[in-house]
Order: sequence, then C-alpha cells, then structure tokens
Amino acid sequence: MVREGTARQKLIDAALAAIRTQGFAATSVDELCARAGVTKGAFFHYFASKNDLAVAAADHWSCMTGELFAQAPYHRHKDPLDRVLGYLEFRKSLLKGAVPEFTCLVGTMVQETYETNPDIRAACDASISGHAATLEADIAEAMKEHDVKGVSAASLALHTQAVLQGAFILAKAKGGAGVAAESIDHLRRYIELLFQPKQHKGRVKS
Amino acid sequence: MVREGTARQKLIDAALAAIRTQGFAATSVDELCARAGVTKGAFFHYFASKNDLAVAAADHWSCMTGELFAQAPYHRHKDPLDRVLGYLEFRKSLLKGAVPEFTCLVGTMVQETYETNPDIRAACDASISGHAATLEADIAEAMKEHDVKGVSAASLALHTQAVLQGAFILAKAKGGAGVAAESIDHLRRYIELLFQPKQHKGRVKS
DNA sequence: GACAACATACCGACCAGTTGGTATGTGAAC
DNA sequence: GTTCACATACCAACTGGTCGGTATGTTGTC
Repeated sequence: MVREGTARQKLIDAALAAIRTQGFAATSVDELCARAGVTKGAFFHYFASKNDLAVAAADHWSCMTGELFAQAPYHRHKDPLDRVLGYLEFRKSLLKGAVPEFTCLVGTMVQETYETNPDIRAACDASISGHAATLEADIAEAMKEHDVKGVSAASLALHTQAVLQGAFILAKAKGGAGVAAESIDHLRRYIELLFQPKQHKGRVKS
Repeated sequence: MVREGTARQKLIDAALAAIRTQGFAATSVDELCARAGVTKGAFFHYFASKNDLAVAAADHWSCMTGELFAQAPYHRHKDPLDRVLGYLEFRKSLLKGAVPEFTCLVGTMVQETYETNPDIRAACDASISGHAATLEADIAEAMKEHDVKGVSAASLALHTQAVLQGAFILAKAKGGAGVAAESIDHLRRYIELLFQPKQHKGRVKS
C-alpha cells in the first residue's frame, strides 16, 4: 500500500481554505505546509513552485465545482428556462456559512495574478469560462424556445458569472451573504423579464 | 509650502498603480518607495504602517472617483431614469486602456483583506457603498416616476456595483475590456426592462 | 532653534526555494 | 527467492534574499 500522494491533496485543500480567506500572495508556502501538516520538502516534491500549486488548485477547483453542479438538481427541469432559473436558485442556496466558505477561489486568485502570472490567469479563466459554458446550452435553448433575440447566450452566461463574482466582492466588503443573495435576485429578475412572453413594447404607462 | 507632502501623494499614486496591477499583498513597501522615488523613511513618516497606506489609498480613491462622477455629464438629464442609464454609459466609456487602468482599487483590495484587516475592509466598503449611494437617489426617483415596485433602490444601486466589480474580474481573467462592456449592456437592459411601461408580469409557459 | 520633511542604515522575522537525506516499494536479473 | 538498481514519497535543516518596520541622521523653512 503506497502512501499515494495524501500530502498533495492535503496541500491543495489547505490552499483552497487559505487563499479564499486571505488571498494568494498573503499565503506562504510555510503556512500551507503547517496547515496541511507536511514539510516543505513534501511541498516541493509535488509542486515545482508556489505558482504551480496555484494552477493545480485552480484545476482542482474546476473539477470540484464541475461535479457539484453536474449533480445539482436543477438539470431535472424539462423547460430550459427553468434549468437556468434553477441554476440561480442553486447558487443562492450555496450562500451558507462564513464568507470564505462560499466565495470563489479562482475569482479571488485572478485578481492578484492576472498581470503577473499568465499560467494562473489562464487556469482561472478556464475555470470561470468553462463553468459558464455549462450554462450556455440551457440559455441558448431557452432563447430559442422563448424567441429571445438581440442577446447572445454566451454573453448572458458570462454575465451570470460576472454578477456572481461581483456579489462575492460585495459580500466580502459588507461581511455577509445578504447583498450577494439580493444581486442574484436581480439577475433572476433580469432573466425573467428577458424571457417573458413577447408583448408589444412601448405601451402607454398606467 | 513648497514640497508640502509631495512624497505622500507620490506614494499614494504609486500604490494605486501597483495595487491595481498586482494586488495589495504582492506590493511591498520597498517597491512603492522605488516607484514613488522616495525612501522608506519618507514612507513611514507619512504612514504608520503598510495597512495605514492601504486605508489612505482607499480614502483617496473615494475622493478621486467621487469628483470624477460628480462632474460627469449624466447628471444633466432631467429624467432620473436617463441619469441612471447615463451613469452606465459613462461607466462603459471608462473602459479604456489596459485592464489595470480601468479596474477598481477597492474591489481588488477588499478581496485580499476582508478577513484579515478590518480597517482596510471598512474603507473599501465605505468607498463602494458610498458610491452606490450617489446612484440611489436617482434610482429611487425613477422608480417613483415609473411606478416600479417590489425592488428597493438601495438594493438595485448595490447590484450595479456588483455587476461592475464582477465585470472587472472577468476582464482580468480574459485580459480585455470586452466582457466587461457586455456585462454593463446586460445591466442596462435589465434596468430598461424593469422600468419599462407596466405590462402584465409573470412568466407564462409556452 | 524648533520643527516638518525627508534620507540612510539597519534589524529580526520571514520568504520561496534547495540540499541531502531516509523509508518504502518495484521490477528484473541471476 | 534473493539481490540489486531504481523510483516514489516524503522529511529536516539550511540559504540567500526580501519583508515590514525602526532608529537616527540631515536639510530646508519659519
């Protein structure tokens, strides 16, 4: 029985927690090792550098969230619009616990590294854009069904991620999930208005 | 009164540029001094600590942006809704140049410091919330005029900031302003739909 | 000559990364 | 079926450099 890389996984888990609470630059390799209960030798056995760990953490994040959303209940709806709205409700339901527990790893990391570390930036972009892509099909289908034009599904999918990332920033600034939930409500309202049955616009006001 | 704190202002200017490109933790006091062309003695003459500089930078940011938006042309519109939409167009017009030049200082800083430095977090919150408050009156007035109910002006004002902050994150991840502009377009569309003349709301399944 | 506005020199702590090891497992030659 | 060559999975101690911060000048102004 090999010990098979338990240290690696412990280091990545420690990185997720530390980076989400204090950011990437403020997290030292020593602290990560202490949190994971391994030595520095183990760290550099598995990761070529601190940056390398960040990329691995982003990739792991993509896998984790990918599974979480793939197994989420909102996919069961037959109506694609219900799946999109269900996605938003699911995101809202995730706003539990302390702020570092529901905020986004890659959204945090990309802010600190986008100009100075192309690899980390690319890994974060892949995570965000990849997740948006899983929404795009449902949005496109809903658009077709509801005859929505003048908006691209890809753009709307990315916009949902922008709202979520921005909601996290406000949650961090205000120290609670409340604002974030309200922003998701606004996003939901936007999508509902966008997909509402066609009406003649420009009617007189009441 | 000749020199009158030129070093202080140079340090703050250097901090704005450095923190917006690489974040707060990754910016060292030495680097700031080098950028500003002053010595460390000057730094600690004006700021008690690195954290103190961050708070001063956030406050300066609030003043700077406060003036910028106070003098912006969108206030001239008579219709409050036009002022709100004008604000969004103004924000879009600001998306010029490299990413660090149009992204938000306090949005970047709060991500790294919200859990570990209450003073910086508070200064960033004050900056964001204070700016949102300047929008709130116009939104409230527009809501009254257009008979919009079920949404609070304060919440919608904060949502605009969430969208902008999120748009900046996507811009950083993707390395360009394009996504950010599209997110602002979505926000504009949301507000237009929200304020459009009353029609029967509520989605009907096709 | 007092004071603000800096500059110079330096400190201990901590940083990312390196070195040289040990304990354990694996495949294949003989 | 034992031995040997090599690989994997770690660990402890260390290095050169950087960190935020301080102690002590120097200089121009009133």
